[in-house]
Amino acid sequence: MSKIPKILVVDDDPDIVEILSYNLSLAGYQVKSASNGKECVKKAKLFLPEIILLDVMMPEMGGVEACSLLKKIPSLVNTRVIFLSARNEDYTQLSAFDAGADDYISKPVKPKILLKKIASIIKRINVNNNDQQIIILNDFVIDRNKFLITKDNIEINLPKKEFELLFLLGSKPGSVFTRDDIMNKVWGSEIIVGDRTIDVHIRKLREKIGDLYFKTVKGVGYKFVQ
Amino acid sequence: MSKIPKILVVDDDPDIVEILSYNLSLAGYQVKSASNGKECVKKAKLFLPEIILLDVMMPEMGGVEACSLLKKIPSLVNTRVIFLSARNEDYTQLSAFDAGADDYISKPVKPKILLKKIASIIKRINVNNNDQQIIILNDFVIDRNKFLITKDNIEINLPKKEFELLFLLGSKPGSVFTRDDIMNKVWGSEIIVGDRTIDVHIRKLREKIGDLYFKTVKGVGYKFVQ
DNA sequence: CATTAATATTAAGTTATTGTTAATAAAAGG
DNA sequence: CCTTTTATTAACAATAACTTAATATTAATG
Repeated sequence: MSKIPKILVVDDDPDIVEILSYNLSLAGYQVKSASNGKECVKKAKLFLPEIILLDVMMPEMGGVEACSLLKKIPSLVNTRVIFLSARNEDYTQLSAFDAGADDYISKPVKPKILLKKIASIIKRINVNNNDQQIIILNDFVIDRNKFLITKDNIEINLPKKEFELLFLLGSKPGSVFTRDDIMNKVWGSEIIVGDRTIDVHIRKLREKIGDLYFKTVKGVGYKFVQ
Repeated sequence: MSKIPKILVVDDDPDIVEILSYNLSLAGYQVKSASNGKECVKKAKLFLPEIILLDVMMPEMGGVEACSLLKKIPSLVNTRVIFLSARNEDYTQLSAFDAGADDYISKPVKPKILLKKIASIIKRINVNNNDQQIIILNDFVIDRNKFLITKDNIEINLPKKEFELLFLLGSKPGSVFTRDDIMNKVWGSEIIVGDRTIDVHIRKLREKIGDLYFKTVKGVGYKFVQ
């Protein structure tokens, strides 16, 4: 799945930082803040946020200049810079966009609408990298792209067949898969192997992942339970 | 490199369609138009625009409903829907975002600013689609322009194929690339080389960069891990 | 509770896949 | 045109993954 999105709030007015941070945190984002352009650039490099909310007028270094710098940092290519400003003259907006801004929103900002907008941006970011085949369960992540499973945040490597078997069973936790099912989906219909092969693979999974997760339904098949 | 961006302008006011289309065409975009939600959905399916500029209030079918439909069309996942509306009540904006809007801009729209904004969106689309020219990881920089990789600030020169292979694997650290994947992307689908060619290149990368970075997933492929 | 069928467990055997090396071919650079 | 570098191949080694077979255990049934 996708991790918690990070947002960097940049404004020299502590009240604005406060209220934005509060709302964003409440909405489930990971938030950090900065009070001027210099600090913003410095923190952005380390924090690598998905979104930077940037004021225009700030001491030390303004938003536009900061944005220009941000856009030159390769590790921030995927970071969206959104200006939040009370300065609504056209030329300010235009220069913000020229500095590489992704958006420009006029203050006063209505938190509800800002949150919607941010959600929409995050959604768009996720849509763009959702070519992943991942099963997410309580304690498990079964990631087909990485061919890796994670149990309680501990990575476990599995050989191909074991992985495929787990991936199959994990695709419908609680449901029984018959031996025929398993045979067809993991081994394929052409390949014929002995009866005990599945057992052995189940055994290995039980060894590596835990006995209790794999329930035998005698005469029927196996299921993955949490 | 990237083709001419397509924009679908949707408004029931012919004057607005006219002025927007004029400005957008002048700016070099390929423009089509529709005058209501129904027409919009129909044309969007065929035109597959990068951006849809969508009015809210229209006869037959309004923008919000149209947006909901658009967002259900798989071939339009990469299409940004931007509302342009004179209705600036919060609830209209919110329902637009709920319908999947990517942005909401209040009328009257200043063409200059709209154009900047669109340019910024297109740029963002290109950044995402464009195979990135530079990959930055914790200890690595893989720079396609310079054909150079940097590990812990030490430059390492790689021959073409090795570089391409590293660049591919490095583009999604942790993800497995199958041999077919690698073959197609590094060698191309026409070229046929022997079975051991990939292995040998992996071996050379392991020699030059470090064994641990290249993980074999037997029966599947290789992945780059940090 | 004895019987039976199904599943579990091992360890050993088998196969498939990848790793390594060195020789050769092809390309690139001067 | 020669030299150097890079790419590919082939032969073989190494290894990991998979399967099997033999035996033990378990669960269901009458």
